[in-house]
Amino acid sequence: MSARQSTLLPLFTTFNTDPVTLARRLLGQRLVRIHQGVRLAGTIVETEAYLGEPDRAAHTFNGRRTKRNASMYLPAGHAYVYFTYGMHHCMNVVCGKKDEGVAVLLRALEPTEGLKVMYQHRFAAKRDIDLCSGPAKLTQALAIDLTCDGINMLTSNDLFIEKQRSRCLPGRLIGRSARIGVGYAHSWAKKPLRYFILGNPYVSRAAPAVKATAR
DNA sequence: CCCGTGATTTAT
DNA sequence: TAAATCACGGGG
Repeated sequence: MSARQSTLLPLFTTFNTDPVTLARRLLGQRLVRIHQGVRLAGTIVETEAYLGEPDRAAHTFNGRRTKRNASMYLPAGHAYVYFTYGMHHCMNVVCGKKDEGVAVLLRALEPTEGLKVMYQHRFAAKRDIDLCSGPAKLTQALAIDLTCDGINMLTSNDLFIEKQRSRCLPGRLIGRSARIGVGYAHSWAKKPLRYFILGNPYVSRAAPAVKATAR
């Protein structure tokens, strides 16, 4: 067994679940990017669940299939990276069943490895909390772009998730709120599908939040 | 508050 | 074909 496998989130089954479960399960785990031989990594502290066909805010709403969102229909454990606002990349972890079109958006990391290189990637960052405290900040810090779209994180040596804990964080440590930036999504805009580690200073922003109940 | 920036989506 | 939109970030 390789060193990588020993700390990898164990199996396909870890990701082969619904996006709400995965959004909570990913909190406290580590996203790792190997870029030009340098290991860039951080603890996942904020996520959002996107629920696919019925979810007005999801790129796969109403079963929409485009060149951009194609990888959101791949099997669980793949990366869905997209480009938006003419300059930003965002990264999702695909989950659910193949062709279901559900995923978890990674919104913030607490940076743990390669901070010096992250500062080089993040021109505007002054402090550590500026490095990865937003979905497009973390992709910029970790050099995640369209070349990462469709990567299978279960087998990749360049982009993967490492297990830091075997169990989900307890519900009393998880906050939840409405998702950010989806005000157009009618009734789906208000659903509490954003999850974050309560009190963690690296989340993208404070928001009216309620404590997530234990599951 | 406003704007950059360009691919995607929607309207005509 | 044209117009509007956008799972954002930075600056005032």
